[in-house]
Amino acid sequence: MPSASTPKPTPVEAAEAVAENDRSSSWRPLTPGFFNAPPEQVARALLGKILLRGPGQMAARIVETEAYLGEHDPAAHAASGCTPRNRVLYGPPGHAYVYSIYGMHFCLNVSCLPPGNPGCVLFRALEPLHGLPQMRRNRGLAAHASPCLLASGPGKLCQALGITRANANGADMTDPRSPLRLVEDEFPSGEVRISPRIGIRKAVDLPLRFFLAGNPCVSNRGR
DNA sequence: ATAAGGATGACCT
DNA sequence: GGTCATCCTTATA
Repeated sequence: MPSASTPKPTPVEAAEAVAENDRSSSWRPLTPGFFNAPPEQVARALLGKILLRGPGQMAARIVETEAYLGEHDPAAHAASGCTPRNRVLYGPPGHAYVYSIYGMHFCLNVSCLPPGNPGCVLFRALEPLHGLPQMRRNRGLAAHASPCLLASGPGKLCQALGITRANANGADMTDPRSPLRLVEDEFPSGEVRISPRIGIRKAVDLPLRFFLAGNPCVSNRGR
């Protein structure tokens, strides 16, 4: 623990300290109770939190999310009930739901609400904090590529963190031993802005996208 | 603006 | 079994 006279580390320094000292257990994981709530509430609360990807200890701040409300949300994968693809949405809250889209990308979600209630939150953009060289390699980008090119989109962030359906679907994101974890951060989230969701064709008017205003890593130039 | 790309589920036979 | 429309995108021009 830092002494009282030590300045509070920046989030980047904190993330690096975790990675280098493997003191990740000192990061307070988000609890299952955090996710046992309506998706729009969880989506808003996830902004500013940190996603840890191990092994390799990549870390990134959540800057953009979307809520999907379950079977009564026409734009949700659960709109037509439980299928082999979306069944983790029907399990306990706080678990990763990964699906493939457009044949070449994956998207990462986290389940919300109690078992049987398939709400979820889609991760749309991250601000990379640690492990940028590995993210660049995963994305096939040059060593000097801007950090905000790495994870500013739902497909990009999965590629940057090496997330696939095979290696991450169903992972418990509240378990400290999970390769995909969500942890608290005291860093102030800044102003939250809300808009309709992106890339959907149904329920296009619902204000269920949440992002940090002015953050350069938000997708689509923060439209 | 739009092409690429493949998994998925709905809906047949 | 099979076929087909759909899809919460990205990288090009």
